[in-house]
Amino acid sequence: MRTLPAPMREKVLAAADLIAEHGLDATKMEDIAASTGVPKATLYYYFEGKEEILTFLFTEILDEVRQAVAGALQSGGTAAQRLEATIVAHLRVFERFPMASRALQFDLGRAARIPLIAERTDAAFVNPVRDLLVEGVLDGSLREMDHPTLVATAILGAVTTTGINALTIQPRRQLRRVATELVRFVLAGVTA
Amino acid sequence: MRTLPAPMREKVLAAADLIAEHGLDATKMEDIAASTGVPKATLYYYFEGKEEILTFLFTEILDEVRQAVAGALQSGGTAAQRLEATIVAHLRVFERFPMASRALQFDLGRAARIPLIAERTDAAFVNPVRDLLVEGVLDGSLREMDHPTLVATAILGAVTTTGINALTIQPRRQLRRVATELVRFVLAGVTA
Amino acid sequence: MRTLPAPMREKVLAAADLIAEHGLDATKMEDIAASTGVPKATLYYYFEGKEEILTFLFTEILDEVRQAVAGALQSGGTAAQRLEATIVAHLRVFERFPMASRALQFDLGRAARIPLIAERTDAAFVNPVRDLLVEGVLDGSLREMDHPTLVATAILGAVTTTGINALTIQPRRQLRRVATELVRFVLAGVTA
Amino acid sequence: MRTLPAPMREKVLAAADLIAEHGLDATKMEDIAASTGVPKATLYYYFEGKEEILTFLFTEILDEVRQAVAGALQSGGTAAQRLEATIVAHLRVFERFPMASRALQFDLGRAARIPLIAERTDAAFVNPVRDLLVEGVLDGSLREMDHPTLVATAILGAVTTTGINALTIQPRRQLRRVATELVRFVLAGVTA
DNA sequence: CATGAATGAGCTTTCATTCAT
DNA sequence: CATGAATGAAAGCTCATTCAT
Repeated sequence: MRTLPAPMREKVLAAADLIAEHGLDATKMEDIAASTGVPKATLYYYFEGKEEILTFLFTEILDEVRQAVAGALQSGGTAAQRLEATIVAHLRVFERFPMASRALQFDLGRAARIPLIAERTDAAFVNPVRDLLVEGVLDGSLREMDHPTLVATAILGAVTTTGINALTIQPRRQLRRVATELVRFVLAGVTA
Repeated sequence: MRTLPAPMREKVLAAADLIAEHGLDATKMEDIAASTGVPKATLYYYFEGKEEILTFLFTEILDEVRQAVAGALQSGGTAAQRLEATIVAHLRVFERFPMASRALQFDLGRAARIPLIAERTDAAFVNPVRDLLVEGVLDGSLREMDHPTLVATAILGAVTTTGINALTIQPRRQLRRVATELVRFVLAGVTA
Repeated sequence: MRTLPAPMREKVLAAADLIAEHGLDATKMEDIAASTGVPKATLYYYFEGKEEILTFLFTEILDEVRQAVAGALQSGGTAAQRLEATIVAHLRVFERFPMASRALQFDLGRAARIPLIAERTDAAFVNPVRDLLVEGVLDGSLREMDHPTLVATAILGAVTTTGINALTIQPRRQLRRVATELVRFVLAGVTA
Repeated sequence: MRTLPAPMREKVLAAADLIAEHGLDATKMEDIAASTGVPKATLYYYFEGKEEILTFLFTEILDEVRQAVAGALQSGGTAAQRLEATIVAHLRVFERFPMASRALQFDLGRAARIPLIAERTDAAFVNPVRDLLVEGVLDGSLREMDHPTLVATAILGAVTTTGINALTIQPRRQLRRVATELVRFVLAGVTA
């Protein structure tokens, strides 16, 4: 993959809409070319192939998530407070890149089979959150857990599923309410 | 879709492995035919097309989930106890049909665009769990929630993501441990 | 081809409509089965294959033409008068079996490649008319011709093309007017 | 349909032979590709589908007819003389493009269902000849007719049927004789 | 006699990809 | 650098036909 000129980068990012709507396999290079205005052959000049476009898109999103999460982790307060900030930050990425997020979620199977993507998912969310959970035990703000990685995965599942659902169905303004309810669920569960 | 004779049903269900491994789009009808021993034309005699095979597979899984969840809901005890049973029951479906469950999760985007599947997901898990959450408030075993549907969705996300992860990576025996940790997370969250 | 029971014969003749509308190749056995109510396998019990159905249909029509023409030829009068009767009789077959006639005309290429059909076309119209033209020279009612077969073919072309056109586009009542104009053309040409 | 480069145009026109021999439906894209040397995918790059190739072929022929007829109409003399020239010109097109003409005649049904073809047939032959017939009444060279369009259609039928017959069966040199006999038939009919 | 079930053998069409310019 | 033109390599789907009952 060659370095993309900025305008090209923007145009290709816009292809996320197409992919989110139809899935990668149902999205033809022809469609991407038509929708971005970038000729097919030019896309091939910059990308190795269709899959690399998907990888590019997903890498971008995961990098956003990574940065957002990293930022939240550096905010002050207890681990619990930072976990809350992390979840909110994650949801904000969904808010900023709704279609690309949706594409990532919907082409999950494909994504999971691309090693680079799997690694980055862990690096962006699972590992930092797992570390945070462990920290929280130490600072006393979180309870002990036998399998913190598993819990971090569960949190990832809860956040993404709910986030995508909210994005797809609900108007954006509601993201706040979603965040509040979700954070409460993650922190306190559902028991009275 | 024509009514499937029992042996055919079995053979087609076995195709889930293929799909789980490669994703529906990368799985050719040729492959399904070869792997099941059912001639391509015969598959087309029973199914309208490739997508209908996916729908059939997913419908079967979701029906298992529905039954499992329905059974758990009828077990005795408080809402909290039944929620626990529900989660365990859901994970057991993953244990019994690992590949089909994985296929469903991995072809999520495809599935989400098939209305029948979306409906059945809600009917099988989200709605019953939402109702259970509401009941739990009444019987005092669960806390109040502003958006029980959202929480039910979050639980679904946590269970499936964790379940698939456990299935894909871990040996089965561990499902018990996964269940225990997951139930604790859902019921009590992560706060100390 | 087995002998058809009368009700079957009727049903299959009705398939002419389908074939006239879409052409034989675009008409599937499935369609014929659906439209006639005769199961596909039963059609195969009576006919050797799809082409034989076409042959049956066309043979029936050509037999009607043959009979009609033969009848007209036996009517009294000069050769010119009998030629007129022949043309009118031919047009009446179009009137009685519009769709089958149209099917025959439209699947002309196919028909011409089936030897049986080619023979019968000649036997039904071209040869009798050629003979009539020769007779006409003898009885003085018709002019001499160098190539009576060629002229008979030209008459066939004029009658069928005009007849099909009239059938397809115009209401039936007009067939009289068509006949009058056509007979005048054939007998007297267009010169003043 | 994309604009065809000249060499491509030639190659595709040569496909008429194949189609004339077997009919469009029996002619596989594979065959056309093999016979023209143009890869299947390239054919699809230029044409929308198989039918569009047929349309292209027929349109070309009809355009030849149109030009030939138009030229004949502009020749000097009475309407009767120009009608004669028209028929001869029409037959010459058969002589120059025997296979394509035959294909058109044999896939008549297909052609008749393509509106573009129907229109062009009228534009190329029926309408000009009808106008000529009307003119002929005025200049006194032709008799009055109640339905000149019908007579023009009859002439078209006589010419094409006879022309195709002559092409298919007879050696070419004979076209002159065919023309002479046919012109006499159209102008003077068969009455003594 | 009739027919529901099953399938072999293709065919059209699609599309990612290439490459000369 | 960018791209219009061209194509190799499938793949989904169709349908005439068969045959056990």
